[in-house]
Amino acid sequence: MLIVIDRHSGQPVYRQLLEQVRYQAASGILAPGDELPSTRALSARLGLNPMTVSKAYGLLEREGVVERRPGRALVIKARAAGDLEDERLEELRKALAGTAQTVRQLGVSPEKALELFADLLKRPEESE
Amino acid sequence: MLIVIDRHSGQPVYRQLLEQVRYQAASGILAPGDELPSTRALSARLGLNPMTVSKAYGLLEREGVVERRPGRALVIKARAAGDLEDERLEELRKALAGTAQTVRQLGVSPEKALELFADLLKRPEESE
DNA sequence: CTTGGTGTATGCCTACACTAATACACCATT
DNA sequence: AATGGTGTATTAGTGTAGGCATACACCAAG
Repeated sequence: MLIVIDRHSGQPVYRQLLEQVRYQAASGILAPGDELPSTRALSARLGLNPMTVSKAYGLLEREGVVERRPGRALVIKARAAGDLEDERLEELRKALAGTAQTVRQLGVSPEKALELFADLLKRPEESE
Repeated sequence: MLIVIDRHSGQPVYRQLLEQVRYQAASGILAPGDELPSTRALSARLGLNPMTVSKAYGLLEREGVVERRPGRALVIKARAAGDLEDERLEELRKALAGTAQTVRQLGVSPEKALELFADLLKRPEESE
């Protein structure tokens, strides 16, 4: 499992970890049933405290991305197709609602905003 | 001028102020030439420190929303149509780029994201 | 030039988020 | 039950952003 932590990105470490695992699970890089490294193993590899990893893992479990098996490593949760779709869309909705408000506050026309958004969605390089 | 500050919203006060003035200027509620209350007057009315108001005013000036007249009150800046458009769009672009990244991380299809976004832009009630 | 207004630079204080150290509870395996 | 693994509750340390008090520089009007 490839995880890259950038301590100077301004983003909290636990969130970087969370997002990378979530993305990899969503995109299929991590398949259902795949095991995640233990908190200690991963924290050692990344030079972090186990608690920081645990925080990310705990949130991933709450999101339903991962399944807890007491005494054993976490695994990517198997799920009926579209099972998580609802939660994903809900999270997406929150993000978009905030952005929509920004659009209004800036006094930008919805059309222009949509156009720009469509544009950005096409260009993956636009990451931070 | 109607400004409402919610200290429990989690949003910084100076930012609430900034956004409300910016929105009112963009939407025409505040017309070019309209004067803003002095930092002391507004801070007294809202129960804030003048510095907090000044912070918002300073940012508004940098954005070009407002014009400074030394010794006198700030005024909403007159401008050629679309004069501020560039900076606005730049700010919008930043917001949208972040959201676009979220879309990718969630593994949601661009089409669905756009659809949802268009939906949210139509409903003003979706504010906080 | 004095007065009463303007905005704000500087520095401090507080609250909060993030990270980490420690210590604990749990489980699988032997 | 002993052991070596798991995750994490609790607590403490650290950095930073937001807000405020103070004090200053400036200007218009008298």
